[in-house]
Amino acid sequence: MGREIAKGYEPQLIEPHWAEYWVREELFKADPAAETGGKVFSIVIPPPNVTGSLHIGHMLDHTEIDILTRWHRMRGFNTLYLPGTDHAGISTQRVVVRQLAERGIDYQKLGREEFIAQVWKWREESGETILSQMKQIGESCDWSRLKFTLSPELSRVVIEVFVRLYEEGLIYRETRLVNWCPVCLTVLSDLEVLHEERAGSLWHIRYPVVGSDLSVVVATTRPETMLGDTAVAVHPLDERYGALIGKKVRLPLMNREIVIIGDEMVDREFGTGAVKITPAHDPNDFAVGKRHGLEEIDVMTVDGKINTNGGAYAGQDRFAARKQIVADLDEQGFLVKVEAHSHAVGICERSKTVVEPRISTQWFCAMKDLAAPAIAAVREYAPGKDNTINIIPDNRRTEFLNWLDNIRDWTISRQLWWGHRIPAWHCGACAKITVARTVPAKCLHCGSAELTQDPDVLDTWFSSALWPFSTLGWPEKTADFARYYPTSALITGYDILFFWVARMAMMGMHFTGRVPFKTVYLHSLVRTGSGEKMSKSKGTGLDPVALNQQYGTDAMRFCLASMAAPGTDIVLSDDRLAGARNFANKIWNAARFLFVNLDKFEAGGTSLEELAAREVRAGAPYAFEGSVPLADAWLFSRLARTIATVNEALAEFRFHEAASSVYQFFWGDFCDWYIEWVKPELLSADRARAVVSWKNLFAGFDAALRLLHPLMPFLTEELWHQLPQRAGAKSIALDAFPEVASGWMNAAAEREVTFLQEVIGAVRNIRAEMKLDPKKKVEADVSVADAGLLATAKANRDFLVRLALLSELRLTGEKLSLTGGAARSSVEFDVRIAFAAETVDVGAELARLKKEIEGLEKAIAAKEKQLGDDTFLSRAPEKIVNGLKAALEQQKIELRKLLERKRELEGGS
RNA sequence: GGGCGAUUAGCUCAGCGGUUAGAGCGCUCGCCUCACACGCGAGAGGUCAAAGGUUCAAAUCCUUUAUCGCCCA
Repeated sequence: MGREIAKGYEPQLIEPHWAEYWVREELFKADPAAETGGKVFSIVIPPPNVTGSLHIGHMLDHTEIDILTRWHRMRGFNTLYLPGTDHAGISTQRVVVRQLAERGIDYQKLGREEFIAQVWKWREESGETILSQMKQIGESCDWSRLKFTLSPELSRVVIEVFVRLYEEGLIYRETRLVNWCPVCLTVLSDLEVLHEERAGSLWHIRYPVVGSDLSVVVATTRPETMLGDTAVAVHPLDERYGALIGKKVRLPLMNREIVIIGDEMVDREFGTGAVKITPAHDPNDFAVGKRHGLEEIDVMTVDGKINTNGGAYAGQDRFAARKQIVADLDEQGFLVKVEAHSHAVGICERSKTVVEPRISTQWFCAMKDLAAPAIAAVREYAPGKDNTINIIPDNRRTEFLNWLDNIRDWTISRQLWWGHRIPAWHCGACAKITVARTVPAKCLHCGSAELTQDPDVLDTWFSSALWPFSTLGWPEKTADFARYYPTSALITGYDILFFWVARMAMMGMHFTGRVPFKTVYLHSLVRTGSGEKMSKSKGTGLDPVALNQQYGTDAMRFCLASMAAPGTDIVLSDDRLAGARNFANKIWNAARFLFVNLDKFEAGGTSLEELAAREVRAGAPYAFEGSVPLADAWLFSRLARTIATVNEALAEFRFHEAASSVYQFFWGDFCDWYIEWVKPELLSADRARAVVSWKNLFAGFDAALRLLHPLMPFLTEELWHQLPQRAGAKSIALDAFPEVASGWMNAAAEREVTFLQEVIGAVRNIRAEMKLDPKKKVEADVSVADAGLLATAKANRDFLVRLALLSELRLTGEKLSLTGGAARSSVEFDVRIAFAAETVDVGAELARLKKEIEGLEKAIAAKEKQLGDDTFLSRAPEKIVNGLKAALEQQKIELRKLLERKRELEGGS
């Protein structure tokens, strides 16, 4: 009694309850000891920034992960979805530095320890944001296994790995030219430098040759670096300059003599063919300098100002200095000309400032040996082949391999405080380095106790690279590691293929000998309407939490899933979201229909348990008087098809296909046809007939809910609980995913129903075209040539009458005169609705007929041509030829009917 | 400079050798039909960017071009 639910679906009213319930009941806690016949599904989250908040990209990523996780769990896999966060070195440090600065505090003065304490404090305050958001949107994580990259537990793994790599000679410390960010005040790896094409200038500067009145003109895009020039280089075979090699030029502004050298790296075609050499500030020049033993003069401070080596320009910012230097050169007559020149500029990924090449001593990780097994794992992938990695979509595979084939050593140290401090100690006595797992008492080399720990921390991606095994307890031999490693899949955006995926593959292979994941699915990025990557800083980001509030989390999930075709970026729009929200509402209202009518039916003395207990649902489809009603047979056949499609689609990460398939089933088949069809049966006077109908309806609805659950967890959980469940059953998420029962597939039923739908469609079409009063019932004559289909029509007369809104239906196997009314024909049937001649718009009818005839004639001509072609007949597969022949026959029948109809109309007008 | 991807209905996108090319939204017409107007019913709308080629057969494969986007140097 009183089962009626609200008229519209209001997600805000039910989501918080279930979100909280799922966490409280620990429903998704994994048990490595649980036996599931070898079926294991494990996935680790791409750890979001601990101090961040959920953005639309996470929403997509987490939706896909959660769909797969719930789907596997429901199919009886031992399932783990492991959550966690990343300490995000540079960005977190930047945020806290800025916050302190706003309070007038200089973090440098605060000191390392106090600063780190401040960051932890900040983490306490905002570090839970993203986790609580993940709980809010109902991600089916095992929260008892929550991990954090900078926790003591995971830090130990980082140290272990660092020490091992150092001992293996794969980590080393060296002085070289690196990418330096003058704003973040740290070195960056190559990957963290973005390249941007920018309009700049090419300045041509005259360097006078010492002891002659000749001069050499060099061209540069960064004139300020001339302060550190230690040579001018020309190509040794360049006739213009050959004689000058070995001579000296006087460096303008600095008044320093530097040598002219010959080096084959110089491009004779570029600029003037002579280049200034600044070994301390340019990668190519650095190499030239090493070859020629040139002095390296560093003219810049860490924060991008000219230092004391820059003479009069000391203290000026690099860009101010550039202007000043150009002006001075011009004034002193050294500036020959300025050309517009566009060139690639390195930009810091975080601060967006121009990166400076800088000579610096850093820690590096040698990559060649680490890369080899990862390359092999991806290159040798074949379905079912052990210890290989499948990358989807596979065009990313090539990208992955290209990058790894050309990999360069990784700068792993960072001049930050927030991160894993490098476990290396410098000896004050012998200056050598001691690397150790715990704080060493004395120098490994000279025994001195005068040790200071290296001030640098590790690149954040270093710890992320260990994530799939560090989170499972490695290097201990834990039950989790044994059960859940390698993980089943990694789902992440293609933008971190190199940063993260490649490095995990390398570290995983190196330390465990196993791939860290069997499949990598790289999803799309969510873009704005104008095609840009969404970004909070540009104000183009969408806040998923706000959108979830507005449309419902299920709608958001469904929307993202339905747009997530592999390899295509997603452009999210309000329209699209509204569509998904409408779908949720549709499901809600289908349920509402069930419960409203059930109230009425239960009043007759039948209980819900009799109609929809679990055991009852499991027994569908039910027969009435010995046979399953056509509507039910058809529904379960459609359901079976949908289940198969969803399973196949999800197995291949084709989320959009799974989504559209359930959408079509639920809205198109279940609501538009099935519910409409069985409405009268549900309250039929024949109680036994009604009971059968109810049982099948509930069974179909229940299966649909379970089918929908991975996509729309909240709504389905809510409605599932309104059906009778086994005592103690806690969640639809722990129920079984629907499986196709034997006998569900029923091609005959589908063919028959398609026929009935077409008849109804034909009548409805006439009604609409004739602009009939939608409530007015009409008489219809229907002729069906095929005896079987005629029988189907007769058996389902009530259905036809009701959905086509007929006052009378005359069914015949005889040919039908189509005169004196409006008619529609298909291969199987003709339908005629009688009208007074003047009500029929003959002109419109003829126009419609003509158009259809033209299309048909074209199709028939094309087929006849093909079937008349001997080469086609001999080469095309039999199946195609037969299909074509059958289709041709049908189209010929259709055409004949249309032509007859046309003649009649023309004759009658 | 090297590589990759996109170009299909007004919009956003599926389809990626085989019978008259699909969806959602938007649009047009008609309906508040007792689950749903976040709805129901019926429609209109596309020479699948251009040119060439392979094939019995091309939106789908290949080549070139154009436009747009991404990645790497």
